Amino acid sequence: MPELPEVETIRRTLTSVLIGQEIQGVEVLLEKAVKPSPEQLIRALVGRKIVELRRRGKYLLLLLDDDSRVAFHLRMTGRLLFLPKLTPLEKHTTLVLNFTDDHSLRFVDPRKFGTVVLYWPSTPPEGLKKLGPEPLETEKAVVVSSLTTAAARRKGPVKGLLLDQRVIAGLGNIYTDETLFLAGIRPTRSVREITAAEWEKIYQSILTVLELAIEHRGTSRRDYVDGRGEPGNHQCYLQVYDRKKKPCLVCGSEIQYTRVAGRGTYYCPACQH
DNA sequence: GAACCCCTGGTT
DNA sequence: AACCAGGGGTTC
Repeated sequence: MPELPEVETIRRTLTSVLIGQEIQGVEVLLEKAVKPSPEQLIRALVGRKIVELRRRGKYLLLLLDDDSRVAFHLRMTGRLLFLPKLTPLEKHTTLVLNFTDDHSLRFVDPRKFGTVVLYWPSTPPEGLKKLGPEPLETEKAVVVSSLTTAAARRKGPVKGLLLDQRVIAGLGNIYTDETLFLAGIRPTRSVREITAAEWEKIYQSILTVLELAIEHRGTSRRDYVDGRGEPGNHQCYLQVYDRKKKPCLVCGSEIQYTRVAGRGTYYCPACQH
C-alpha cells in the first residue's frame, strides 16, 4: 500500500500523539509478523516511552527512550492507527501497543504481509540496512550517482531500477509510473539507454512527484489511510497511474497498460519515449 | 532479471 | 472462477 508519501503522512499524523507515550501493554495477534518473539517483544517494550518518529524509505520507525527502535513495514495493506483503547479491534489486527493514557496504536493488515521489528541502531534489520538514498533528504549528486551507478551495472527496464529500494528508497508502483510520465520516459526503456540528461530529468521528476503527493497527504485507492484514519487526496491528481484506456491529460492519447518489472504499468505512448 | 510466494478481498 | 492489488524476499 503505502509508498514514501503515504508513510511520511502517517509519520506526520502520528508524531504529535505518540511522542512521550509510555507503552503499558503489547498484544501480538499475528506472531509471524513480529520479531523477536512476542514474549521478548513484550518484555522489551513495556515501560518504554516513544521519543521520536522517523521514516526511512517505506519504513516507519519508533525511537524509544532506551535507544531501541521499532520498525514497521506496511507492505501492501498495512495501516497504523491511533485509537482509544475502547475502540473494538478491527479484523486482521496484527499488533496493538497500549499506552498509559487510554489510547493505543493499532497495526492492521488484511494481507498479513506487513512486519514489525524491534532492533538496536547498531544491528538494523537487513531491509533497512540495504536501503538506497532518501530522495528528499539527500543531496542531488548522491542520488543521481546512485541511479547512474546502478544503471551501469544492470540490464532491463528503467522502471525496475526505480523500484529497487537498494538504489533509491521509497518509490513504489504508483510513483514510479508518475515519475516516468513527468520525465517523458517509457517505463520499458532499457536502463542502458538513459542519458545523463535524462537521469537528471528523472531525479527532478522524483522530487516533484513525491513532494506534491506529500502535500496531498498521499494516494488513497483502496486501503490507505493516515494515522488518524483519514484518506489522502493525491488520487485526484494522478497523471497516468490507474488511467488505463483513458485519455492522456496532456495530449489526449489513450493511456496504455502493460506489465513491466512484474508490475502493472501505465504510460502515455505519445508523451513518453 | 523474471517468476513464484506470502495473504485477503475487491473487481471482472 | 479468474484475475488483480501502494511490496519485497526467495528461488530459479
